[in-house]
Amino acid sequence: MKTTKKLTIRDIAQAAGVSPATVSLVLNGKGDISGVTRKRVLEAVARLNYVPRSLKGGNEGGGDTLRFLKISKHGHTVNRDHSVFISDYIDGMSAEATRRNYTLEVVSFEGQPISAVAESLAGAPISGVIALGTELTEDDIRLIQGIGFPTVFIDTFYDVVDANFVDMNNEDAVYKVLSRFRSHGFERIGFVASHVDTTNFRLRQDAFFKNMARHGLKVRESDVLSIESTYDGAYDDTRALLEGGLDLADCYFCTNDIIAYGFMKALKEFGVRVPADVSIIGFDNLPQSATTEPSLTTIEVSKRKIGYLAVTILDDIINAAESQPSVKMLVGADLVLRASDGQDVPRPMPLQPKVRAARRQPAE
Amino acid sequence: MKTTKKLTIRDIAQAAGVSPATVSLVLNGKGDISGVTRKRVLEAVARLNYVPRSLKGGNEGGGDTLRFLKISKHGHTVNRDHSVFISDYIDGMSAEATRRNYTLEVVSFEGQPISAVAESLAGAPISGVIALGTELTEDDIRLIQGIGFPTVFIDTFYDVVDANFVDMNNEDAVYKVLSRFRSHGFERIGFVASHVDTTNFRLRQDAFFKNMARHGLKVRESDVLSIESTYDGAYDDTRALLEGGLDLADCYFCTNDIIAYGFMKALKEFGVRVPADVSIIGFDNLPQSATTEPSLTTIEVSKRKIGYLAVTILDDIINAAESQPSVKMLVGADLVLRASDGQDVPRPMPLQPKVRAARRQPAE
DNA sequence: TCCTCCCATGTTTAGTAAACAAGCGCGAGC
DNA sequence: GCTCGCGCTTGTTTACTAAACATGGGAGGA
Repeated sequence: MKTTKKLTIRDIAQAAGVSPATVSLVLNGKGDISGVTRKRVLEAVARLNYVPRSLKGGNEGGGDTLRFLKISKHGHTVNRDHSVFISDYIDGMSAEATRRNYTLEVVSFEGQPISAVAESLAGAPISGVIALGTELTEDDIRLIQGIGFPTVFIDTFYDVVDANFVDMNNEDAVYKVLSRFRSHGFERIGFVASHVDTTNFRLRQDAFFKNMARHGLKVRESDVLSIESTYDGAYDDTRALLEGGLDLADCYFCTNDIIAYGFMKALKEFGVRVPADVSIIGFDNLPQSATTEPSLTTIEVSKRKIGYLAVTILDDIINAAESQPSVKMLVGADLVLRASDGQDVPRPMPLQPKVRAARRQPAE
Repeated sequence: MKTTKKLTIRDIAQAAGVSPATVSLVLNGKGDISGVTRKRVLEAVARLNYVPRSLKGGNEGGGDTLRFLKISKHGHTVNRDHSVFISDYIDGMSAEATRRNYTLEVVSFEGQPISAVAESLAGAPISGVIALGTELTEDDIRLIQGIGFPTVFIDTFYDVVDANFVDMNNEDAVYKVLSRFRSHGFERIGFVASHVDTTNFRLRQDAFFKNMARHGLKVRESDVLSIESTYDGAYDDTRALLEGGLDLADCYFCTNDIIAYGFMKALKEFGVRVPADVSIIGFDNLPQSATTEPSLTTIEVSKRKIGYLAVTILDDIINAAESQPSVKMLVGADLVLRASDGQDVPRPMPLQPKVRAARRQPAE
């Protein structure tokens, strides 16, 4: 994507709806800029493919650029429903990149072939790449890796591919979910998978089977559902299953929150009470999970931590004198207890009911 | 001075020509507020006698108020010519007060009896007092001290009065001046005193005689002049002396810069060249000293340091469990070498010719 | 071709708009 | 007459920007 004239900070400012000063501060990781505003600026930078003037020769130490490739091949998972955790990834990366004197630029690819992504990297004035691997295959990863830049992939994981990954620990997460269900005494534990095939979804499903065996539990084939991974799609598919006479399990682990939302809505409409009749746990802890009826118990993995670790690993690779062995890192999960799995945990009433959105992020 | 209606931060903001947010930040010692702006706000606070709402009951630990009494009994020395170092005192106090979680309020008294000053203190919701003692007598100090608040006096010094003082070290200063003159080989060293009687002026004169004796030099009675301490007054008085056939000494130490400015102007008009015919050194290092013709060699005592130490001592007194013995502190002087005393000292060219005015003051 | 000047681009500081919090005063209801 | 609730006023805080400043590049002139 080329522009006919040279872009300046003022163009980015206009595109992002902020001042040139704000753009400068965001690009340099300075000032008190909210996450919302910083995201807007970085999105504009990516959209317009702005390249700062200061990219002249690799200068020692600080001031280098890392490029985050936000790759949405088909949009079945990387879409507006997930923009929240894209933002969280960027927050984690941005903060750590700034701390290490990198500029983080964000480039989005939607519906484009991976060859176009690879092409965009050739000769780019950057030091390293962090790629969102949610919808990437092994071949995609090898192609991007092959360009030659130090690269880290996040939100995906291939243990036989010679590349660097930072992902959530699906194993740990699923184990926690099943343990929770077991603590309720449930025997028939169901799994709601996604039609869409992503590595994490597959890892999650594999982990489900593995850990059910670990808990000494059999999985009924009919208890493993596969539905569309958009809200409407999940709702529609669940209704169809219910109308077709689905024999409900005691509880279901949904492979992500969006699916859980659609799933619960269809259940409720069918007269199935959550969690009285069937217990539900999701994955991702989207903000909406706190406000669904009932509120959703869900797995949270800190995407800021993933972003932070991605930059950390990438920086090490960039600064390494010689070729480094691949690094694969998994970040542990937390189970956020709410209402949908059955047993409310009393939470202390917060002293300040309202908290200002987008608080200043800690400097370190 | 009373107002008919309750003052708010918005009134102070209007008076100071800033926003209410700025006033709030200044009063709470927060934000990046330039020295210039902070002074404007504090002067408006003093002028309008604004009392913050939050003065309700002495709260433990931080958030107490210190009151700076800017007392100008007759204005012969505490006047607009000296507003610069009043600001410096306030800067030093303000910075340290903020660091120790005090609010520093400034109250001006011009031409009012000390009884009015004392009266204003009775029952005031403050923790301690710092008083500008330039024009105060011993009795004045005993009266203010007698109100009962922990009190520190600055810019004056009485060694037999049971009170706390932070002043410049006149002895040290005068010794440095005389040493400088002696390094030029001068034998007849004159002193230009002020008609006005302040403690520091008297201390300076006493130090002059004492240190002349210390250097083994006699003082000719005719070499000690006494003139008005305003610019015009010093000029007029000096002209009168010259027209009356003054036998000039080799050099003169002027008791303050204003006097030095008027003195030099009259000398120049009379055809006496400074420093070729007579060498001059002043006291105070007012900003104008750098731009007079010739630029004035002068004594500088850090008034920020005095302000800082005043708050430090006052805080110690406030927090002391029992009555403390009086503290008297003298701050050393520096001689700022310029042209008026004869021997130019080459100064290195600054790397940055222009510096933004009122840079952010260091946090610590 | 080189040098100087001007303009454009990026940076930084300090001040504020606006959102928010807290407190006070007034009015209504019991 | 007292208490409670609501609305308004006052003070606070955050994050964004105006404007001053710095730097670099380009154009024009010598």
